[in-house]
Amino acid sequence: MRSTSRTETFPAHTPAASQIFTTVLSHGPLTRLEAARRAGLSAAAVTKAVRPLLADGYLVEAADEGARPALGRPASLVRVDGGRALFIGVKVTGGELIGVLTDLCCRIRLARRVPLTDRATRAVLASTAELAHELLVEAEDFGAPVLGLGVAVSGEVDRAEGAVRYSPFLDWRDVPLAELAATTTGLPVTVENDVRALTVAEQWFGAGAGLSDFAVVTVGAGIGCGLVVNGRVVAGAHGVAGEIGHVTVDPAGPPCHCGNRGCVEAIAGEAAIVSRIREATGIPVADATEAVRLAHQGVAGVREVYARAGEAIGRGIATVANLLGPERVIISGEGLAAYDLFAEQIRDAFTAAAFGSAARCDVQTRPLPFEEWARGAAATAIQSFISSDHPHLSR
Amino acid sequence: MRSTSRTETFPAHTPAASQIFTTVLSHGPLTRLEAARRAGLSAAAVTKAVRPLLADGYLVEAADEGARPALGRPASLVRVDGGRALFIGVKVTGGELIGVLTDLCCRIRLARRVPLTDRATRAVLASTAELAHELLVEAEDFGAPVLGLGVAVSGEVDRAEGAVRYSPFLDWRDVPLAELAATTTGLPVTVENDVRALTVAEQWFGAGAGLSDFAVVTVGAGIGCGLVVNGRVVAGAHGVAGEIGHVTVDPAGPPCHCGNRGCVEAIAGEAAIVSRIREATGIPVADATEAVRLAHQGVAGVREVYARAGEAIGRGIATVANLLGPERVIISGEGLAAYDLFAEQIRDAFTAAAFGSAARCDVQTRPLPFEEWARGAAATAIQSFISSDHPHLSR
DNA sequence: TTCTTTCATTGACAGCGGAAAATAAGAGCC
DNA sequence: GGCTCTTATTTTCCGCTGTCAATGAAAGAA
Repeated sequence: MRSTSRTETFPAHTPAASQIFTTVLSHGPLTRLEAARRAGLSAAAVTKAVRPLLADGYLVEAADEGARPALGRPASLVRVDGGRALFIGVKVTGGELIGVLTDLCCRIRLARRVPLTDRATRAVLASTAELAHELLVEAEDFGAPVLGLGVAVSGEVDRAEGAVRYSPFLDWRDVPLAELAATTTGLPVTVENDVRALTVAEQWFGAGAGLSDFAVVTVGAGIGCGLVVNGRVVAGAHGVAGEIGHVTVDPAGPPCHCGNRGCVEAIAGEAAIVSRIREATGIPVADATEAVRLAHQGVAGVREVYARAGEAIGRGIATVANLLGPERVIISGEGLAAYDLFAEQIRDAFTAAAFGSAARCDVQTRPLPFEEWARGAAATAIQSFISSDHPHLSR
Repeated sequence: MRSTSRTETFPAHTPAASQIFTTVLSHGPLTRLEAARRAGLSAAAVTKAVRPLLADGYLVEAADEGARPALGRPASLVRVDGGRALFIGVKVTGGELIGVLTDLCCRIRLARRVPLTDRATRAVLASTAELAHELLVEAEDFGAPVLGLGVAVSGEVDRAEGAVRYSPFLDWRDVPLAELAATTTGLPVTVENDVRALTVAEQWFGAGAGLSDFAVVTVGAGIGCGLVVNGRVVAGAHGVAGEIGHVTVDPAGPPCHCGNRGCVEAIAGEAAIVSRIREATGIPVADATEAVRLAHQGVAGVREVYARAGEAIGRGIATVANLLGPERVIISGEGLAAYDLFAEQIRDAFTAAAFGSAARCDVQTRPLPFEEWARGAAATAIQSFISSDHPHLSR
């Protein structure tokens, strides 16, 4: 038995097999017949695809709990064996790294946060490697190999090349992050834009499961958007996509750091809200938390700032709905802490600006901590693993 | 030899074969090796896919003209035999039907326009059938069978079902147009949204050829948008997509017929421009043609209206670019007659509002007459034919 | 003529996924 | 318990696709 697990590969190279695996991963324990139906294949195909996956332990037979129909042979359930393998996901924010160790089912087993004082590539890389090593050591207790590392970074990311093209937040340009992280951690590395990583997690396990067209809108320091069209995450021709934060909703609006005026982010981003509240009240508000507190205390003028932010977000969502016709829009991000302050305005602005059947789009909120973003990064690593498509291996 | 050609089917049912056919259709005469490269297949696969298509006359060997490399066996070219089959495309506008007879290469052989006085379903259907019959009769001269009819209608269209869900322009709701037209014409019918049909034509033969992410923006009575993401035309979950005309670019802007304010269409649609010029000048401008003339005559206040329209269009395009990151945006539509009046504003507004690498998107104009939209309708019929996927046959 | 180069074709072959038949595993009934 | 009915899963072919490696074909060059 070889000791290195680095070269472990997934025993299902056909599109159909990895699609069946993904279906089972995403839709919990399934009977083979149900999996066949969902994947649009024959039952025989499922049996054949499942066999090697069972043999290698990636899938296991699940206990058949719950009511069974009175008639016929009882179905046997198949599910992914989470304990079979582990993955690490890291989300890089301006101030800290959020790392999670997940199992093959992408369930979070451990979570760690480490502060980040220096945003230079070398420093972030060193911290990431340290965090990954820490999780690798702890992973030994779980008795399963760690098969990949996913890193989620805001900005323009070229996932295929594993490179960060441009991250305004970190002030990085053309950093071959996957390659660098692979050499320092010894793991296969996948790099993806942070919102797209979160979108993958939602597509597999969250409110986007089973949908072929949906959007994830993240509200917080920045305002971002992950799009799924025809079942695929949209990456854009130049690595840019989903920049809902820089959709103009009011040409007479406040200037944005991007150089334009009236972007959603310039009205509803945390920095914008805080500075707008300062202007309106004269109170030296420090951060978003304090801003929310002031709003709840009923300080005059604060609620209006949130109302305007909600309107901007609602318009941005309507724009997405008008252009792409998604089935659902999932609102998430730290900014949801203030959701009660602008829920109504989001909904009203969306309804007013959504055109025709686009208004039938289901807009819902999901509070997701940063650990969920890191989980999304792990999900991209799992994607790379099951598609046996690791552009950047450890050597 | 059977006389009925209605049941003629395409002899390539595999995805690979129809992909190779589409590649040859779209990229002109190709060597087999070149076709293999473009389709991502082996040369052997091309040889095998091409053989039955040659046998049935859909493809032919093309004369090898032009410079050949000095060395090696000269390549033999393959191209689609346009004369092998014919298709009819019809674009329905508020005032007329535009019909074209195209060959299998989707080259327009004949074009006809008939006025439309009544927009009721029955009347439009009768006129469409009449137009189709006229073209069918003329088609006999070409000695090739007519294998399909494509109809392009503005509004929400369910292509798979062949139904018009809602067309505000025609005031139709849930009209099973494909079924109705199939029974009156005896042809397999494909129904598609008009802008998406035009987008298919651009994807195959126009400025979108070879691109996996681009957008077509149509400027005219309405402002529409066809989107191609990951190589596929976006249809949206509810049949709505690409409603750039109802993207809000100025919440303080004029009211739109959709009930909202400041939509692109409410600023840059023909009706909006005309009425805005009337307000500004007091001249009872009748239509867009007259409006353009006034602008060119330098009547005070008219150019400003166009400038504002250009700004709105540029912002709308920037919104598309920010959300989807297309490689190219193609501006077309009757409104291009006025393009010199707002080209600068479109470009400036786009550049100002495009975020990061989204600004690298190539924005270009293509004047395309309505016949080109009808050709797009024919292209959708060809699509249905080669994918052997006719939801609505003649019986 | 013979060699070289490049394009195209052929034939063997592996593997996928489907259809249909066979098998498995209950539950109910006698 | 044995039989039957029903539904889930597996097995057994079987056709088909696309690849590989080898071969053929069609030039120009030596």
